[in-house]
Amino acid sequence: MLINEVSKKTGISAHTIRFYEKSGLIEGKRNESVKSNNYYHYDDITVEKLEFISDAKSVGFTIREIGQMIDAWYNKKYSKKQKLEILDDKLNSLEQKMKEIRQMKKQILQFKEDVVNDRC
Amino acid sequence: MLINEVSKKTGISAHTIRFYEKSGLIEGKRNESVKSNNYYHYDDITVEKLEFISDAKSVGFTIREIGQMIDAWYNKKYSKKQKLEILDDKLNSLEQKMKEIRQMKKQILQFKEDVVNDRC
DNA sequence: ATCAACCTTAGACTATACTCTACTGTTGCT
DNA sequence: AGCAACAGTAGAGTATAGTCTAAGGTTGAT
Repeated sequence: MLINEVSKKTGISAHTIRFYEKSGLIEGKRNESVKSNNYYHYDDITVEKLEFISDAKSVGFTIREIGQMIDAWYNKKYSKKQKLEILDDKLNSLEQKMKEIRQMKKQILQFKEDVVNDRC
Repeated sequence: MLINEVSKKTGISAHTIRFYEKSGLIEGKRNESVKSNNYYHYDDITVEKLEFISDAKSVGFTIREIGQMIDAWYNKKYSKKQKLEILDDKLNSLEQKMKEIRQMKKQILQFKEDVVNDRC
């Protein structure tokens, strides 16, 4: 797949895909046998990663954190133990986010009550 | 209270408090009777707002969104109906965030399983 | 051969949310 | 009066995450 096809599949612009590539989140391959151009080719795993990136971004993970998770899953550079550590760390931060959201929900519900009862 | 006291109470730097003031989230009052200086004075409500700002930021609300919520609660410029609309809107976005987090949790748990079972 | 529609790179630009610096003035203690 | 510790403003600088432009090369259909 060339970049435009990946872009269409994921809804992420080619610009942004290149930005993610520069950031080390994904990696295209150049076809060595073709010498006339230097187009990058992407596989289905890349599409999968990009979908994960979108989801992870919307829950508030940074590019760096997302990179760690991708490495923990797709990469050989960590030991099993290290991978599990990274993933557990991210799970903990999700738990933390959940707690904060529940708190915030309570707070806003309180605001609402105050509005309804003209206490503000 | 002067700015440093507010900073100590909230753990937010004086710089950042001034930034929030410029952004319209809080508002200090100048003492008209004192002419030798132009120090801002802050009340307990401001401290309350700043604590809310910290919490709201950590669940991912932007300055603009936080400003809306503060206005919906402390300000006279919206009708009751408008206030409730704003607050409901934020509650919905919290629900959305929760859903996304639960999804992400599932995904990471799947990653973990794959790591444990050497599927990656 | 030409032309639209692709591809690449380098680098400039934007928005958000700070964070810091420089400079100046005020307060309160000794 | 001197001085540390505080206050204010303007504006520059930083980090993150894109977003866009310019300039050039390639592909594929006509």
